[in-house]
Amino acid sequence: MNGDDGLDDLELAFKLGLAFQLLISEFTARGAEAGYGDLRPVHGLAFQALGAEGATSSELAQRLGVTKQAAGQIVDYLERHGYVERRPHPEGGRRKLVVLTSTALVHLRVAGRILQSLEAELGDRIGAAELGDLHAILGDLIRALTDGGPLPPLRPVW
Amino acid sequence: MNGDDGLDDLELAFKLGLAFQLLISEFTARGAEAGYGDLRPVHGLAFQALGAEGATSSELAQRLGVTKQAAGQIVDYLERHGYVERRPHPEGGRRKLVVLTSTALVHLRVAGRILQSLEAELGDRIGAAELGDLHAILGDLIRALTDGGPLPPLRPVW
DNA sequence: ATATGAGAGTCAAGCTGCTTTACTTAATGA
DNA sequence: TCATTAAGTAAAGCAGCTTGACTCTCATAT
Repeated sequence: MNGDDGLDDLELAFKLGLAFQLLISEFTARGAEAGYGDLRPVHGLAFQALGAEGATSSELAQRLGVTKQAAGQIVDYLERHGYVERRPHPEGGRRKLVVLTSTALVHLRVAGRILQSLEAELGDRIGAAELGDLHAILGDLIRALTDGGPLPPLRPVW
Repeated sequence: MNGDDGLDDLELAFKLGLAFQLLISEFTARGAEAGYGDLRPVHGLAFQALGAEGATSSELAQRLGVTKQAAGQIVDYLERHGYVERRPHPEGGRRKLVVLTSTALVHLRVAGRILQSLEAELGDRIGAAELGDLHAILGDLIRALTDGGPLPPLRPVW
């Protein structure tokens, strides 16, 4: 499959950005349809960053690549909407452990299913082999651009 | 080329976003080194949107997917920094034609060269064939996600 | 001729999500 | 015991955008 629409002449960076934007838009739209209109993409990243064991706001900040104040504001928002709880940290100190509520855990499963079906639909349209190639090549690209070092946080602005 | 670093297990959307972010970061960094530290990626998009003939702020707004006020602010900034000029529009009215200065035209060439050499370096590292495949598959992906319709503007937030 | 409305531009205020600055509190350890 | 370090929070500020309101210019209809 290819096109005579001049789309193939675009810059690589432009294509990457456009593909990402289109995919994330569709994901967000389907999430909203599923009842998660109060969650932005960054909240899903926060859920991933908190994990099953939870984490402190400062740890969250590091993983998201923002200040601890910004992370605190994100946690405030998620707490108000019932997705996380602040608990006293088992290791004491001023620390608080931010943990996902069952609501957030359900969301993680639903979001996973949405991504899965989105990818399946794309596979039907562009071919499963091409989709597999895309995964592999993107992996190579990321490795090339990070020199094998750690992955930077994915940030919602550029 | 592939890795045992678990990178291949990431979500497609995450990989796309990360690849885009890494590429655009490197592009911006090299642009800054070349003396364009006052330009953000959106300014390059504006240059493209204005084109050789120029355009009105309202047309620019449509092409960038922002309000005409936001486009006006972008034009203000670019004008202050010498990249565009507001001229009376040949078709009269209240319209003003925003045109690129020679400074902006030089930047377009420099930016093009940076993207070109970046892509060449990536081709050396991941293989020219893979890079070609990436282009083709991204094109297919974008076509699938837009149903062949027009491309939406690439926006700097998600 | 005159009125009406559409389109372009701009000023001003407001909003969102982030940063910077500054402070308090709790644990560590010299 | 006191200095240091780290977590959390509060407040102010900032960047980039939107919304709202307005003016100016031209086209069109009456």
